Amino acid sequence: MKLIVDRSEDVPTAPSPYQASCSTCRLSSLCLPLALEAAEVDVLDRIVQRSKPLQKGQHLYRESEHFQSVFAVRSGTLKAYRTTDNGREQVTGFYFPGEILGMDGIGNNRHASSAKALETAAVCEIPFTALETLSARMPHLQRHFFQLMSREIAEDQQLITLLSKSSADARVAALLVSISTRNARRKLSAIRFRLSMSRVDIGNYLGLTVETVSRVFSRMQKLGVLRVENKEIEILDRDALVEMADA
Amino acid sequence: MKLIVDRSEDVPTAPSPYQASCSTCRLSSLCLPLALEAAEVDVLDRIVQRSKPLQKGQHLYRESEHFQSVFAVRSGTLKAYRTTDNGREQVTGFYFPGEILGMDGIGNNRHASSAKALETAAVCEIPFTALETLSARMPHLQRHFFQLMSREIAEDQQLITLLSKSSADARVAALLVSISTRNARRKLSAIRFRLSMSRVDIGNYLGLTVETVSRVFSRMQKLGVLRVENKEIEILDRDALVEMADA
DNA sequence: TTGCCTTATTGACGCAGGTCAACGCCCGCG
DNA sequence: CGCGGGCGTTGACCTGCGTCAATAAGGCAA
Repeated sequence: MKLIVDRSEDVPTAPSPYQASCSTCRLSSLCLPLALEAAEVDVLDRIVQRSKPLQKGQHLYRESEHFQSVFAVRSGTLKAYRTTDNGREQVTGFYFPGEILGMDGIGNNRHASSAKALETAAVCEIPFTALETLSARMPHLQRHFFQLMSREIAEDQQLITLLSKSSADARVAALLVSISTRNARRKLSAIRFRLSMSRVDIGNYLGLTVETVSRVFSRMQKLGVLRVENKEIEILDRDALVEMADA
Repeated sequence: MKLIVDRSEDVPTAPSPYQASCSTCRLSSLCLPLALEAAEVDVLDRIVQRSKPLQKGQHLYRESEHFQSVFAVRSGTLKAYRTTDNGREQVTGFYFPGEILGMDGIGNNRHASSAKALETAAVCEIPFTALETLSARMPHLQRHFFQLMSREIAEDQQLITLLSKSSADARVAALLVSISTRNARRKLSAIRFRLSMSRVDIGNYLGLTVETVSRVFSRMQKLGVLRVENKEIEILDRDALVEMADA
């Protein structure tokens, strides 16, 4: 959870104590800099703002606020959620380091969802108008950002498919596989990890009640597919889990 | 359903018999040209390809095919769907005139879903690399396309919210309200329209069975909210419908 | 450490919507 | 114009998950 603060002494223009650079960030291979030339990364670097970490429970932005920036997660986890007309909360996504959030706000210049830190989290802020200007000059960046948005669409469709028909078991299995895969991309363990979100959040995201989520975990543990100890998860049989995910 | 074939005689370069132009298209206020200057529309016009209409049941593109273009609906309706690992079909969206589809293919250079005509339909093909090039030169276009993608994300999140918790009644009501609203944007009746999709498609999209969809229609009819006659729908009490949509 | 409050687990029960089955009605085709 | 097959409707029954309730287990403050 520690913030990387390797403020290079040879970058005297560093404006904030949280300064680091995209080029030294270990997430650059997942994040916006992906597919950019070194020189281009430096240009991008100049518009990215790094600020002090968010504490658990703190909001990054709130639904219907004026949209100004998208954000890249540096450390920690955030959840995005929207509030329905009748006051219910719906979690629409979890965001891990290297992932971009806030793109749903571009369409109407206001955020379509709220984002809250599930644990201490650090983010990079990317002012959108600057990103637009830069994109027009850097074809790689424009293309990459189009791709990021497109993937968000494709992932949402995946979730739609999951919510539309799958059983409770399949939903939970799919989430665990997703987290496992995303962990692997960040060179973290794909089989042992800590769930940063509560059972309530998991249930809400998957369209299930807490009780059902809890029962599914217990059942999977009994079947020898998982080992569950509070928020610690160990995947004992990944194949079985993948199997369950599309049942 | 008739294709607009007003091939202007003063545009001798028109390459296809289905040629029309964005500037004369009555959908230009909803579609890509929105927010472009007249001169810019002409440039866009030059990359847009119009081809012969699709027959009912015909595919515009198929999942995992190489991605090359996005498409704008000129007339008719299309559905987008994906096939799950276990062979189930999931409808992810319906597309009406003026709406753009295919954006989920940008992320990985292959279509993430298939698109099929629900009735005779005409589309404009917009080659994506050309759109990218143009976007870099035309800030309005770049911004507008970012916005279109963002809105698709926000709409998918809306659907996620719907599928996650809402009752069968709420789901059907929400779809009807959505179609009604989209009709209004196209200056068509918001209270009387013909459903171009089957009950199976509706059910699939909403995560319900055909039987349930049918029962909901009957129930709403009995309540005096709707008049249903096969595929013809008349909304008798829009407020009640909106009310039901977020219950 | 103790105590309190939030989060998670487990059990008993009910219901919305799925499943299965029968039937009627469009609509396209010969 | 009449026939056939798909689409839609309706009913009876069943089940997976929600609801309600009680208890346990963390975790943070003092």
